[in-house]
Amino acid sequence: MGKQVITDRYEDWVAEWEDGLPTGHDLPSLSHPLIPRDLALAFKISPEPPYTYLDVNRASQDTLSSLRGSSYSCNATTNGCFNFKRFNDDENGNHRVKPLATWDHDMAEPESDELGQTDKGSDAKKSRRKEAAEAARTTSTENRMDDQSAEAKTLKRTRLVWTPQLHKRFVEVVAHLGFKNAVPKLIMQLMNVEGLTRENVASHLQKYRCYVKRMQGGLSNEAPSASDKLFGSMPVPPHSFNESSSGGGGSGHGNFNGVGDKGNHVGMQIPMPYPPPSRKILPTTMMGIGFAAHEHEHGHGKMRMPLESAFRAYESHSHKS
DNA sequence: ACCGGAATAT
DNA sequence: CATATTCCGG
Repeated sequence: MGKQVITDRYEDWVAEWEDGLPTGHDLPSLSHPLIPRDLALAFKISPEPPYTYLDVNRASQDTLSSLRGSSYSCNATTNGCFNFKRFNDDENGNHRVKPLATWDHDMAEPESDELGQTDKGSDAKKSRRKEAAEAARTTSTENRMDDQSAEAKTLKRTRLVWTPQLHKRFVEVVAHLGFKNAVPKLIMQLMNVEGLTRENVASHLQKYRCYVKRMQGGLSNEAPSASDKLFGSMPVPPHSFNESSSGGGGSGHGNFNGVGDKGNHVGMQIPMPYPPPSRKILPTTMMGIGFAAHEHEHGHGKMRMPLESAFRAYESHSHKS
């Protein structure tokens, strides 16, 4: 019974994630060649080999880097804070004092849910996703890889805020690796979030472990601490104690889920995919986005496709003393 | 070099 | 005060 509930919730969450996220149709697929074979042959262009997950992954990162580099620092007062989307500053027009608002904003669910969420059921879809502006073109070419990489390392990132989405990713990855194997570095790598440092993850992991411990500790209290808001809203990974990353040392796995599962034919396998970012990040929107396959079930096929998301945060504020 | 946990900062 | 960052020992 308990399981059912959990599963149910998962469904809910999945639905929620999908809500507002771009569908497969909205995003260009990276998996197929841009140039039709015929055309390519006609021009004697050697067809590119099929992309692998790693390739796509890499491309994704590159793209992010590019975006980051080409985005002109919006002459922020002190530094360049990316305003991914022209947020509604409407009213004032004054200084937008939204310091660490980076990733959070757009992804963070506004209101409504919270963790308690007693009422479910009716409600409505709050699909209010605004597509950002289209801009960002690789216009200028002042993309100095060196510069950005250097910046990336040197820049002082602002306090990272663990938005629900980010946390979700985190939990997914941790669950995927298995609690025991989940170490900061790996998590960081698998999350594949630009700008996320090992320290960030380590810190969060620390908290997360505490939380889990608390829960399993034997308190019948499910969500005692209101403090663990973030954590509380998320089910602790079902059983995250197994699953070893195939082989363990490599960073190139081919399969993540699906094959290794043993008799898991119950309703649905725990949806926790995510390792292989297969889609490219959005072209125009600079903010991180999650991607979820929107499949309209037809008979069978409950594959949960890749869920990719890229978040970033960081903003620079120089001043170190 | 990295992880885990406490201390410190925001 | 909660949460993220930094420091430090293993």
